[in-house]
Amino acid sequence: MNKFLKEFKDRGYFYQCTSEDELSHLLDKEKINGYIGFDCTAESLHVGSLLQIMCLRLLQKHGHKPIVLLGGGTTRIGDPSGKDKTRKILSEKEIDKNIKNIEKILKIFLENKNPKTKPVFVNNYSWLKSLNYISFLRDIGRHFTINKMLTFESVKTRLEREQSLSYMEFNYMILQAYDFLELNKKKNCKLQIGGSDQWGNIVNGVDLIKRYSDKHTYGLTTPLITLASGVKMGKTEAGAIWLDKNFLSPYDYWQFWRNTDDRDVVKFLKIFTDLEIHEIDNLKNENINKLKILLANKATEMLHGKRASQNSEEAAKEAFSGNYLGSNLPTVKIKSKDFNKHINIIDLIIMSKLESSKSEIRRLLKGKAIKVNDKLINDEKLIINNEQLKVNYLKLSIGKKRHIKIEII
RNA sequence: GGAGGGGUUCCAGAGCGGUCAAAUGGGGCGGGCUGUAAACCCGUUGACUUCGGUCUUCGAAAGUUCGAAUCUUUCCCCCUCCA
Repeated sequence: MNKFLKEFKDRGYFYQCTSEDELSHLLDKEKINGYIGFDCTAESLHVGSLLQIMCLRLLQKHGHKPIVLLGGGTTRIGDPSGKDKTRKILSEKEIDKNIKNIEKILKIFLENKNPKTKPVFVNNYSWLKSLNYISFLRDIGRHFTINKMLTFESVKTRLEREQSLSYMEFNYMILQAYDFLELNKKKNCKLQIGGSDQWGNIVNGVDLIKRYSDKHTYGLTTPLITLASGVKMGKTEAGAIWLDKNFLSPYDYWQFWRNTDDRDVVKFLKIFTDLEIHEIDNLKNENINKLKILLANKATEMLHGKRASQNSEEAAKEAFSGNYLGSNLPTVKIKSKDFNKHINIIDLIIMSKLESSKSEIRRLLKGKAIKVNDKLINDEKLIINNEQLKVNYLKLSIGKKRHIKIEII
């Protein structure tokens, strides 16, 4: 089997392929261009998209060229796959903003020096916006039969549940197929990778290209990653695990990986780090917590850089050892005039924005959850004054996992 | 077009004139055990509080009543069955 494909499988990226043997031969023979499309409905990417990003990196690693398609055009329509309702349609302005932000994130992950594997960024709006309806129907529409389109999962579920599917959304799959055709023509793109929910859309593209220009192209899908607990990757109660440091601090990102379920650690090392498979296999029997730290370090490093990753590890050590030195924890600054030499513990927590409800804070106090400089606080009337301050900061902890530094300026 | 059923706190789902800030389960949060894991056990889960209470919630609005999530009217939205 081709090396790229083998690693793709070994790492757990593989779900389905249109014609695996042919693709394997092609990849042995030449370096190809492969694309992944990103939806631009959100203002940033979260870990739910990380697997796709890792696929792009893997392409690069094996000397292939990744094409990143930003769905500026298709986002204006909304993909019905996996959704039982029409999505809210975003304004042009929002979409443009999202695209810029998403592109920025992707550039962090992709290698940019080697001209042969340097990523290409395209926005499908550039060709979709000027399509001529009549000629599109004649050239492209003729290759699609309604009979077949009705059999696709995304359409079927909507119809079965008698949930309306607008004509606009119904066209989504045609547009995505057309994207592939366009990239095939313009950029000689021969492979599309996507999540397993994209299978139908991808197959449509491969078919369209075959009919339209008699060329062979390939589709590859990745599985849906679920946590051992059964939850879909990327969403937690507290919110999405964003890849943008303005939405989620590197420390919290590091913590997300550090808190991985035991059962997922090795799997995640394979999927979400660059460590070679054999290295991971050798490490398998290491102490599980060491592996989690390794995972957190590698994952954070890839996104936020080595320094942020080290700082996060340091901060975590301090935060959890109860041995606080005051360096790297996420910091909330409070003006000394607001602090005014003394402040009630409840107000302090409100100011820190860790909690917004005083009732909740009272509950936490009763439940022995709040610590200042690692000392348990159980008096809700406690006044914090200069004596509690270490120099000009203090450590505030809520529960076992939330620790911040409050700095007085 | 005809006939019904329903919208309750994060979710599911009880309540059907006062004892309802609303059972129960899930989820979340906190504590215990441990390893910042899982499982398990305990507590908690509208806001504010001088801890006495006070205020805002049961699709929306208006009304009946000393008193409404519970009754009436109008409106909005869902679902099921028949044509």
